[in-house]
Amino acid sequence: MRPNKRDELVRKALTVFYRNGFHATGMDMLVAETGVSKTSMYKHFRTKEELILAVLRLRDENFRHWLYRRIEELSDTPEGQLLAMFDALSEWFEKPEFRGCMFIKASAEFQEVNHPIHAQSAAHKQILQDHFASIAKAAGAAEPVKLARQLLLLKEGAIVSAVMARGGGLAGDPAADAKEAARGLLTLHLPQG
Amino acid sequence: MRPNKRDELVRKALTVFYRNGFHATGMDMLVAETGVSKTSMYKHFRTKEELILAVLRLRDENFRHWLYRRIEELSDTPEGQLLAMFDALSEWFEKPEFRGCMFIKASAEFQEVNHPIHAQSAAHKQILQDHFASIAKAAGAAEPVKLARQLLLLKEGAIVSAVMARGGGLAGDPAADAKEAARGLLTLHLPQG
DNA sequence: TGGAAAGTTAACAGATCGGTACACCTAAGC
DNA sequence: GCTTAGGTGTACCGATCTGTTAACTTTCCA
Repeated sequence: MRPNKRDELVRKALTVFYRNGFHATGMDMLVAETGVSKTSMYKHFRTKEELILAVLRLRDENFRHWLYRRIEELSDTPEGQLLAMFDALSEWFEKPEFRGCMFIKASAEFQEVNHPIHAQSAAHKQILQDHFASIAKAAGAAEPVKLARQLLLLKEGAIVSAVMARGGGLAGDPAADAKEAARGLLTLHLPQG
Repeated sequence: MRPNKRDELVRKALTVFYRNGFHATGMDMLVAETGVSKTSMYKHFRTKEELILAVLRLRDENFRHWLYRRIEELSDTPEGQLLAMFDALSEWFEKPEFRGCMFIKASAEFQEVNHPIHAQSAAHKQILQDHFASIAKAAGAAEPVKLARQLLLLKEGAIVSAVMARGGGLAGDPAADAKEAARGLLTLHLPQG
């Protein structure tokens, strides 16, 4: 039961769950895709739920670190970084494997408020919101937390709209629209206008 | 096979799917909740997918007509109606049975772009966007379609955030935050400032 | 070299999945 | 009154669901 074996299982399970959904993905499919035996799988994870929670923890790390790094690469001012988030999102939306936000989907499939999967999804959003708030504060926003919440609304809306627009079912460029809206909000929130 | 019997089945199935999710709800559960026999259920709907599509059609009608009526009740100016949308959303979020947007959840559970359920969910959003655009045009917006898309982003973001915030997992009042952001966007888009 | 730890295959459990076969019942038309 | 068509309940289909049991092989380290 090497720990890196477990990590590898989590990594592969992530791609299958992301592509296929949680309820629609059976343990048999995961076993087939990872090449591991069913018994070994259940040695590493006592239940499917435990596996999903491990997948979400990994996704939280991966996604946040990718986003944080990317917006720092794209701009070195706090204000610019808040806008660069939408450029990073745009890059994500254009990847062929893009299938929306894993946490939105997880909270949609596990709706009970007290369910660990639902709670963990909400925690991810809260961490992002806090991060945006700290950047907004550095940018000199009068109400950094409020600005962060509004930017998070635009981000979530852009992700959902990008999913709908993926096959041409919804018109518009969600990332670009969100960025323009964010620019408007920034001019209203930042002292230098 | 009376037609109103079918409507009643769709109505009841809607509440069960909305509360429980699509994959997680089996036909056996629907049969038990509606009181009808399984054979009758399959006389009315050839497959589960056909039932889900009928449910989404009903949801589209119900939701859009509720939202359109409510924002007209709350304001009689186009600009006021665009803002009133977020008051209507706030009322929705506070209902105990609120479980997020059925179309976001449907598109999350049926991700293939060409899947009828996914396509129908995207179509719902497109219809809403067109409606907002016509109101934005009546309000005198310079770019009504762009404003409509941005307001839709805020609406979708608010819904997703409201789901996450339901159990206290995410701080903030998504409807109020979205309304304030929308007010900001309106001042930037409308000629009278 | 011995032995525990970890991994393997394979079969299986009990429940539930979407969907169907078939006998039964009831109500309308002759 | 009899037939017939349509709705109904029951019981079932094969497949799949999450999870387990038991016996066997590999690996690694003392």
